[in-house]
Amino acid sequence: MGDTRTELIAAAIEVLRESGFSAASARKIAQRAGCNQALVFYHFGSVNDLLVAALEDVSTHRMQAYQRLLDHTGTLADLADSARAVFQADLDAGHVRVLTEMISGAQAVRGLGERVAQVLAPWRAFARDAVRQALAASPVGSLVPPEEVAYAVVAGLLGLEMLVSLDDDREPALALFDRARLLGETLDRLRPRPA
Amino acid sequence: MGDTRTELIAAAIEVLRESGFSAASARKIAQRAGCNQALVFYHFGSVNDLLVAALEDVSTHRMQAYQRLLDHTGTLADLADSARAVFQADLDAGHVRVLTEMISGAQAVRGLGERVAQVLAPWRAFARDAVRQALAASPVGSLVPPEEVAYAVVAGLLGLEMLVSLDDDREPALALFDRARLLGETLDRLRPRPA
DNA sequence: GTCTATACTTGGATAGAC
DNA sequence: GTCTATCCAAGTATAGAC
Repeated sequence: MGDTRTELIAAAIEVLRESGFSAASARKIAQRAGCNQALVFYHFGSVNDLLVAALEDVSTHRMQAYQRLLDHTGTLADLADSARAVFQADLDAGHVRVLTEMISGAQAVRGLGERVAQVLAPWRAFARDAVRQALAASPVGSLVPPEEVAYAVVAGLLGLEMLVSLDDDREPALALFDRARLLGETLDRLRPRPA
Repeated sequence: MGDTRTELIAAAIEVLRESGFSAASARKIAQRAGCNQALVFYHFGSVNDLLVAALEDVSTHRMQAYQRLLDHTGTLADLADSARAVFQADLDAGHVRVLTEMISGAQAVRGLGERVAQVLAPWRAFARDAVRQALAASPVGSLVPPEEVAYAVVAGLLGLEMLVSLDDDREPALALFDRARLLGETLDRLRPRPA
């Protein structure tokens, strides 16, 4: 199917998800992609450059998925349901894990942290706008700054991913989404029709 | 001062904090501890065993600090203040970072995840009891299960640590603690004297 | 573009002197 | 307990054939 470049990115995502940053070597990624180790350096220059490219790829595609989610949900309860579904999909595909591995792995390599932060930057704005939109129709919407909530949401997703991967048990995390749905229902009932 | 074993553990904590799991080699840790690389294997058997010992050391000491915190705070507002102070101390000393690095690093090594999970297990119980105690006097205390809140709190701390280390900016995280304090004040005011 | 071969580096781990 | 010396495995990166 895809060319070697594309398959290397896909393989890098898989290795990051399954074995983490410290195991994401050129040899292991190339083996997964079914090609030679030297091609990593031909196409991307270095292993870290490939890993950043993989992160950017995941980030772009997931942002689109989240945007579609936001466009099709009205109530907070709907939003909680959709968020739960997307979170499950991310766990299955390892999208969030790619991010957590890159964040912690970036500590070891000079300059890598800045590049990861650059990938994460658009998510700040996206999450802020999403929270603002979601809380606009809520009675508590004017009480909390969207930036703060967005920061907490991103941090929460990262932390949940870490705990889930450690225990290999996503039930406690999913229970929190169910709890959020109940809370959303309550808030929706307080103002069923936005002005 | 301390014997070599103790200094190796201290050095392992420093390296994990500053450079992450993938850079925590026997050579680098021993150099930091001012001793020979072979002593890592003499005292601990393997590098991973040393890293687990370092994590256990941090876990034990921090649990004591958190317990003292809990014993000396009555209102939710007090609790938020204390939590903020402890979180700052943890950031400075890199205690939470040791945990996040071990969680993500454990993905690469068979069996390591289980050992990290064992260290984290007592924190589950501790956080659950702490949340139960803190919410006992609150009007919303009976509405949310302590286990769920505790899970969210632990995940939130992990996520905040990751974002803070990535951006090297703890202000957004500290702002969340200030927000929690305001919320705590409100809840405290609803029931100033517990029954 | 893709491969083989290789130079170079780093790391885990052990043996054995002291 | 601590050191030196060493073996072996794995990784990054490059040169050069095809």
